[in-house]
Amino acid sequence: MDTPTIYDVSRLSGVSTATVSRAFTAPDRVREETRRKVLAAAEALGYQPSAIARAMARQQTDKIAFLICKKDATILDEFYASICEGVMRRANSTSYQLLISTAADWQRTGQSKQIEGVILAGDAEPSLISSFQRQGVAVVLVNHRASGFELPSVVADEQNGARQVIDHLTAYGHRRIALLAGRFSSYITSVRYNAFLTAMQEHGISVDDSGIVMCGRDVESATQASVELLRRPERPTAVFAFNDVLAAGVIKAATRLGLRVPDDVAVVGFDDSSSCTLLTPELSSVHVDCRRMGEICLEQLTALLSGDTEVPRLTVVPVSLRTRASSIRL
Amino acid sequence: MDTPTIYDVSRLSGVSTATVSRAFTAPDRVREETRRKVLAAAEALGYQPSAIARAMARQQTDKIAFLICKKDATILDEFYASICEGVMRRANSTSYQLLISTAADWQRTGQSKQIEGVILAGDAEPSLISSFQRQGVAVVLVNHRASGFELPSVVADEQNGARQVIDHLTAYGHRRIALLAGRFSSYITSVRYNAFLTAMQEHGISVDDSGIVMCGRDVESATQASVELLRRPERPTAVFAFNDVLAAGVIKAATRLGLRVPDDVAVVGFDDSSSCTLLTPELSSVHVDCRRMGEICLEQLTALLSGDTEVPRLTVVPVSLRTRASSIRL
DNA sequence: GTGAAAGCGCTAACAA
DNA sequence: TTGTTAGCGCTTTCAC
Repeated sequence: MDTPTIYDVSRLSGVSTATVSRAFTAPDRVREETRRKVLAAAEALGYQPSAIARAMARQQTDKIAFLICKKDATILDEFYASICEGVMRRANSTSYQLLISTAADWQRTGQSKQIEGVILAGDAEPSLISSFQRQGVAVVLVNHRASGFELPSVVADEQNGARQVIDHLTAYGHRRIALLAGRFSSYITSVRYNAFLTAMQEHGISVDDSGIVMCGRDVESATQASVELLRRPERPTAVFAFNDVLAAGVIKAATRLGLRVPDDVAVVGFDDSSSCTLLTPELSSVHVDCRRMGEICLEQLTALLSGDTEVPRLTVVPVSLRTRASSIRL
Repeated sequence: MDTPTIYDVSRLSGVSTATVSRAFTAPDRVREETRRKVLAAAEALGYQPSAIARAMARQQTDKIAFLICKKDATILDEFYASICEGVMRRANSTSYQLLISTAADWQRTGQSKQIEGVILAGDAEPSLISSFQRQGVAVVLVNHRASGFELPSVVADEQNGARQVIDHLTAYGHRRIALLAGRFSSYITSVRYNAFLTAMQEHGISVDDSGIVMCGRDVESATQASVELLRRPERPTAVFAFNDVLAAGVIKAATRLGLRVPDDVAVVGFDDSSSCTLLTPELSSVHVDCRRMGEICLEQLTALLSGDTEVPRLTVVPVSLRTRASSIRL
């Protein structure tokens, strides 16, 4: 037999379809007894309201999207996967359906997949943002800030993370601290960079350019750059890397050169990815609660969608340094 | 102004809504000239067919889901994230909308999110599978096999992977090869376990139970188990770990005991996750093309949905050992 | 090749 | 509190 409709329930329970509808969507507007009758009939029939018909009648889709805005081959790296997980978790306890994709794919094929809200992760193009806004789609940004737009951003407290690292390293007597930087999303790249400079300044350590090395975003590139860095006559006693992958490169370079970590050179990463505890020695890193960030995004998006005007323009999620063997001399 | 509907296009182009509809869904059933007129009008209006109204009229949702069936806190680990990526990639070039969730969340809240097909990743409960089948939802399994069901499974060639590893190790003269095993999904656990045994047999190496060690699925557990293993009087010269995380534990244990990898003990992992090249020494591992597996899943699901009856019951995706420093003596 | 019209299953005024 | 009814925007027979 076909799947039962609201008419079947109406007939079986002896009330109108409107009442059946109310029994499901506004239970308190139906007399207790009637509602029970309806629910019993629905149960007996195995009836489930059709999401599509509902969307049709209400003129809304109940759909939101999480779009990853980056160009790599790997779109779901650990960082974005964790944010995504947070979003999914929270989405599951709402009535919204979550679509996940990349910005590129969306623009290519996302037509006609009407959504009411979108979370843009990473380097969202202004044109993309405004195209959503033009369509009346609510937008929340994560790991990014867009000047000139009135919309909520969720970011990690990178400044504080860098400060904690430099505090930690200087406490162990390090003064010659190098930064190994790579090109990631424009936001992360500039913010982490500046956070490092600021933290160094706060400790009155001058950062001559030689203390900052740029490399690609893969280990191999980081390793090569680190080999050069660690070969310099004025070798840094500590290296702060932009993320854990680059930090792993520093450790590899040190090993290759016969230097010991942390005795000859201390290493600290960023993100506290799962690889930190796989490495030997274990890698100190700034823990970022990506899952939480994703959850916050979804909360703010639903707030926006329910007409809440009190949604904060910027949410900064705290971070905390996890110190491990790579930077602790016993 | 409101978003334009098919009526607006109909009016502007001077044809009926039926023709507008055909111009979009069955272009070849409309005269060339008429179609151009319609498309021009649509373009001018910025018209996009409403997916909801279409779903309503056609009585189908065009929605499919990717459900992760595992109990961990982390649902999107690198392995599943890669499969997921493959699925997403392919889904984006279809008209299907992809919902991603966990089996648990789905069962809790998945009501009324009607879907036409589902990809079940990992340990899918038989009851879940049959509940989908009862609803007429097409099912494809990945990294799992369900006896008693008539549905496509996509898995990696674990047997061959294990064989390649043992071939490789024996070629370097190893005979005392231990297995470090952990409890993962039931399918993976049993298949990898048996694949190891078979491969050892093929080389005429007897596997006394002492050569097989079980541990948890985290590094720390693997490290502890490995320390014990490597302390044994008859220390293995090589360890084959169930996955890369456990393999990292072996390396950590070796370092802790002052053993050199690969000189004192060779290590090989499974999955070829991104951490392999972060480790020192780099980890040899069996490369599994998860992305491809995801793509295949989606292809088979769409084939199923389009009524194709030629969908293979089982697809085995080839794997290949990536040898790196952890198992190569120079 | 094209048009008229009847739905698809539900919601939301408006009435009662 | 409950029922009547008119859509929501599109597809799809069935005529022409």
